[in-house]
Amino acid sequence: MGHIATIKDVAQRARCGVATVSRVLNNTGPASAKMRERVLAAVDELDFQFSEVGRSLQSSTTRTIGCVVPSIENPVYANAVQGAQEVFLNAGYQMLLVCTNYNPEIETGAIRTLIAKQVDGILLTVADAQNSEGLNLIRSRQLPHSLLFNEAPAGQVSWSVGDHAAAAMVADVFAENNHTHTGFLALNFLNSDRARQRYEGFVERCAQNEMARPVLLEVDDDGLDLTAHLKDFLDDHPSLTGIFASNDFLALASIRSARKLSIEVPQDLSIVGFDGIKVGQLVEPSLATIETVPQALGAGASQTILSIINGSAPPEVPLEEKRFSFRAGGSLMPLAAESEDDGKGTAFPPSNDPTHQKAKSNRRDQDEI
Amino acid sequence: MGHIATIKDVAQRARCGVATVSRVLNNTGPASAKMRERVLAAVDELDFQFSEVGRSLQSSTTRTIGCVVPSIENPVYANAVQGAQEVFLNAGYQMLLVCTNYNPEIETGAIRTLIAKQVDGILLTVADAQNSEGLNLIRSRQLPHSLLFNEAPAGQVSWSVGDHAAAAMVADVFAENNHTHTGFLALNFLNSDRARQRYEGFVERCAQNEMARPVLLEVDDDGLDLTAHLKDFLDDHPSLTGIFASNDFLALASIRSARKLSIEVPQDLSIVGFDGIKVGQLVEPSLATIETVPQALGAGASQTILSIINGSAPPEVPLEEKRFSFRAGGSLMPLAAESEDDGKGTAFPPSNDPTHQKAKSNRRDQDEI
DNA sequence: GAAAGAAATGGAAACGTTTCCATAAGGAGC
DNA sequence: GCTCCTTATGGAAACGTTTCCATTTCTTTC
Repeated sequence: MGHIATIKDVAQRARCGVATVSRVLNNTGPASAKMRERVLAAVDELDFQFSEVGRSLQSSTTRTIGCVVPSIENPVYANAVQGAQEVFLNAGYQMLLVCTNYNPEIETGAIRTLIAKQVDGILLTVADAQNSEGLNLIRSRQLPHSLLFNEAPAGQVSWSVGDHAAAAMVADVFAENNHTHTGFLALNFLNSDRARQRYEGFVERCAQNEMARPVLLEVDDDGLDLTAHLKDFLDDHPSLTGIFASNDFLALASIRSARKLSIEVPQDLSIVGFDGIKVGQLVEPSLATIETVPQALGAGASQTILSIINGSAPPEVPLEEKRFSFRAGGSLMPLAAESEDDGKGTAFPPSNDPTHQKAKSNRRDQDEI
Repeated sequence: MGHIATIKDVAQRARCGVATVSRVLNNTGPASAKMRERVLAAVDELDFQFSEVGRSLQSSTTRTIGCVVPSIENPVYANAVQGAQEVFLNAGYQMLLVCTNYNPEIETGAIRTLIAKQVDGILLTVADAQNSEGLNLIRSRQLPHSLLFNEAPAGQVSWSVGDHAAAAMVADVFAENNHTHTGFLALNFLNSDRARQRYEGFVERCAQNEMARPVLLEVDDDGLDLTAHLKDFLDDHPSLTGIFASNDFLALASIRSARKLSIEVPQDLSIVGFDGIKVGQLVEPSLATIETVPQALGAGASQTILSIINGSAPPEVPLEEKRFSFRAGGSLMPLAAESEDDGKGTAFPPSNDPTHQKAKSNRRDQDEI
């Protein structure tokens, strides 16, 4: 009895041909009442269920979508994937998920396998959209697909945050708050075109705002403790008053590290994150950040794919204003308007000055409510 | 040219039979050097790749594993899924992911579809392991599977945290810190056997420790703002000094809400979370919590499935001590012992902090009213 | 140079569906 | 009772693989 029932078993038990079984179960074509009954009974007794493999072979459609993202430990991707998954499930598709860990080889291999598995479409975030072997494979097969979080080259659809513009907005925010000397803190800078675009957007707008050119601090390990990095960085660039972290975790880790170094956030150092993860609002100080809508992007990209598959009108990618916004938070505070003569020295006391700590702590109580 | 090459096309182009192509490409069986060359050339020219669908039909194996979890917005599941995905990918399997949103119907439907797709195994976290239709389906088909985060009934393998014991440990921690009146804060209590097991374990051990029976506060919405709930709860139970939140998000949200109510954590109220998510260590006060190893559990459960598939020895589920531990944090502080003098409370922020004083008096006022 | 063994090759069946087409069964009309 | 429709039904091909088995081709050995 270890044998799984096939349509032939059902046909045999119902004393009819397989074609009849197929017609009855799929409600395609005619069938007499008694035949219908017999088939249904047989299905019940045998606990029969169609094999999707057989169906796929015949219909050359798998009702499966591939999804390739760097990692779902990052809540941004997790949310996007979840949003996508939901849309697909509602449309009767299931989702093959691959996490590439920012590794281009895994990325390519995964895409190859997905193609071999004949997925009906692929949703993907690649390391580098300009230069992705996997993406080329997909394009050459003309497989329905949509990019997610990657800026697409030349007039292609892509559901991305708008990293360049969002980062520019951070530059504006710093400018409005009188911060002129800022740093950009990046993780995985080399393996992520997103980080690079944020950096570019930030640098450009800083220039337009006549701020100093942001200093780049690149972190390569995934550890939580940035303290040593941060110390060196601030020692090297004592004039910095604000840091733009390329994601919220990095921002939170920076706040933590600053605290260890007895640098008060935001009094001594303002920090702005990127992504707008949920916990950013739960912590103290709350995180100033760019709020994004990953779930909506994931859902939208999925709908793009579905629309390609069934030839319906594709959804519009929302305007940038709908895709990100600045969320104010306690980790950013305005700098007192510039003191006139001496450039950087007095505008920002040495970060390890203990007296400074105490004095500033008073201000903190007022901020806290 | 919109036609995707099949093995027949390759055979035709290489002027040989399909069997030969199969043999060459799979390195199974003999082939002459020139034949090999011709086949490889044809493959290259036609950009041929095997169809996994055809293969699956023939081999009745799909090299695909189903994965059913409530949600990957919860970093615990996200980590577990990622751990699983990695193990599977290394073993040459891909993963079909379904998020059920704690909805038993979606759960059942998804499992049904996964079976129909003939996945080689299923990794799953169900809402209620004692009573899961999907799980029964899987069992009746004898499909290789492993439970994850569910306590398995009667001698079945299951990669779970050990919720009962972990919650008991929280009760012990509260007891050691002289907290006797505690509350248990739960989300999705009805739809999650995990939450129920934590509650049971907590209640039982509290009783053994001669503490008051914990009060249950059930929250049903997913919103971040517990303030109103928390206020009512504390008003109703003014003697509470500690809250055990059934997950870290809830714990962080409680801290936030407490702050809004001018209740200081940990001075006025101690909070312990569950899961040990990354950000818990980044915030201030850091979160006291039960630290778990979701990625390891996900990986282990995957290996269990793989071992069933290829008949090798299954990995051992680690002892409970390896699966969770208490992580101390600033959100929990000892209560002064009743009759005796304190002595150990000094590990925490000084009592002359104006903020603390103020907060404390607020709470007292409320209590006295 | 022939026979025998080894190596290479191709045909065909099987996996589980759907669907086209041909045939069988059932009524209606004469 | 016969023809002629309609309605039901089953056979068989096709989808893309793998693998068994039979056949062909090449080496070897005497």
